[in-house]
Formats: sequence, structure tokens, C-alpha cells
Amino acid sequence: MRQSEKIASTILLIPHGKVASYGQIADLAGLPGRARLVGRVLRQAPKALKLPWHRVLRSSGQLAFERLSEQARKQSSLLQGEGVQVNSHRVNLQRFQWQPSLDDILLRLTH
DNA sequence: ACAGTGACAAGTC
DNA sequence: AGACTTGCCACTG
Repeated sequence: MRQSEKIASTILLIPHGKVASYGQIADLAGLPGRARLVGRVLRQAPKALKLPWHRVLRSSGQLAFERLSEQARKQSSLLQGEGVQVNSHRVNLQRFQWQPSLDDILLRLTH
């Protein structure tokens, strides 16, 4: 399995109403330290994969896109649409960060 | 071959 | 809080 596939399948596990950081996704995909690769995969991923790209944020909780950008507005809108509050370009990770369950981890090991 | 560029992150000051 | 540095490495010209 290629790196990009590991990353994509991990992103697909982020639950509705929760968010994850780039570094967190890289770690869960078994690629620690490769946060930038996550960003690249999201940029290049075919739309058909339907990745929940809006649920991936920076480790600070900030959106990765520039403030006021079209994409940032879209991302905020999608997040708020599923109950994730976005205050001035940022999400409170204490409340909304995905905490993978043991089942989520085991699922990855057996696939 | 090589240098610049990222949807990043952690450390330092 | 913010700016800057270093590590990361696939991709591009």
C-alpha cells in the first residue's frame, strides 16, 4: 500500500463532527513526522475519493488556508454544518479533536 | 543533478 | 503572541 493510500484511508476514518491535525493523521497512518505529506495528498486527491478534507486542521486548531480565502470560508461552512464551532479561523481542539478508539486502531492493523 | 516549494510541526527566543 | 529555524521529502522546473 502506498503512502498516499494509507493517508487517504486514515482521513476517511475521521468521524462526522470531529477534526484531526495533519500530524495526527500522519502518525495514525504510520508515517510520523510526515505532516506535509498529508497536505500534499489532500491537494492532489481525486474528488471522487470524497475525502473529508475540511476535518483536517493545523496542530494549533487553525485552518490551514489563509484567512478570508474562498477555501477557508468553505471549510468553516462545512465544519459548522456538522456542529464544529469555528471562532476566528480556529477550532477548539479540546472539544472537537478526534480521539481514535481502540477499534479504529485495530481496524487499521487488520487491513 | 539541483534548488525551490509546500493545505505542516516542534523548538527556541 | 509572533517571528524565525530546522526537520521532513515528493514534486516541479
